[in-house]
Amino acid sequence: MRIAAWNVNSIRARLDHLTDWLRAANPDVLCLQETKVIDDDFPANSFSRLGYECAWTGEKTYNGVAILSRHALHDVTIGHADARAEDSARLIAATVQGVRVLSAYIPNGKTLDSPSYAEKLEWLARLRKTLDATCKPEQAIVLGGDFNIARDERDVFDPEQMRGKIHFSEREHQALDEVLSFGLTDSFRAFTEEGQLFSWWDYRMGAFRRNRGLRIDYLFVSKVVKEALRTATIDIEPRTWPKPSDHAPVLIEFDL
DNA sequence: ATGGTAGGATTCCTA
Repeated sequence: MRIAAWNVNSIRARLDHLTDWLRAANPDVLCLQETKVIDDDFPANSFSRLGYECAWTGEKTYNGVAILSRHALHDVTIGHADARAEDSARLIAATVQGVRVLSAYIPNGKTLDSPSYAEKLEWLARLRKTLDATCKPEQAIVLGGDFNIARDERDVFDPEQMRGKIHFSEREHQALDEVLSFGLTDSFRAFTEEGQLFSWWDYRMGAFRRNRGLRIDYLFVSKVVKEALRTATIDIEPRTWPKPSDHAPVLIEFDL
């Protein structure tokens, strides 16, 4: 099975990139973030033509997540286990061929003194609670998406500049570690210790050309998936296309 | 230290 995650920064602006990439990479499952459309405007037909079934949740202008799958989607759930009316569209889960797949878009956080930062930490705490309430560490789980956190110094272009800043602060690291201590590991780090391999580059200042990026998009996997992993990669090619998303898709292959 | 770019809504917000 091949599972990918991609923050597309508007599914309407990126529809051609998405269909081109699906044809080329041919994943079984794709977790999308930042679709930026209300549910009525989600272009499900564009994906069903390519053989993908979809589950999605969106809102006007911001956020929005989805799961695309070549196989049947079962037990679709939207949001956290302790859902609130004011929650934005940042989490969707479904079971595909026995694998519990979650597509997550973690709040950006803005700055450490922003209310958004506290919301980011709380959102991650609720994600851990959702895992506790809906999953077991022994089962096959893939938690994919844009976490807006670079995990260590290998995952940022300039550790000294970034340390203590948003995306690379101690409390963010602790909150993400608490999620992973459920029983998930970073699939990418099962294959390489190399640094300066990124999944996001700012649109500004020629950041992609200069490889000034962050690795903030992940596919976290439970033990049974980790033991079955064959590859874990970041496909930077779509970031070189005209009018790209600022994120590149991440992809794993495993034998389950 | 600042500001640069992109998407989507609407002269601003989020990233």
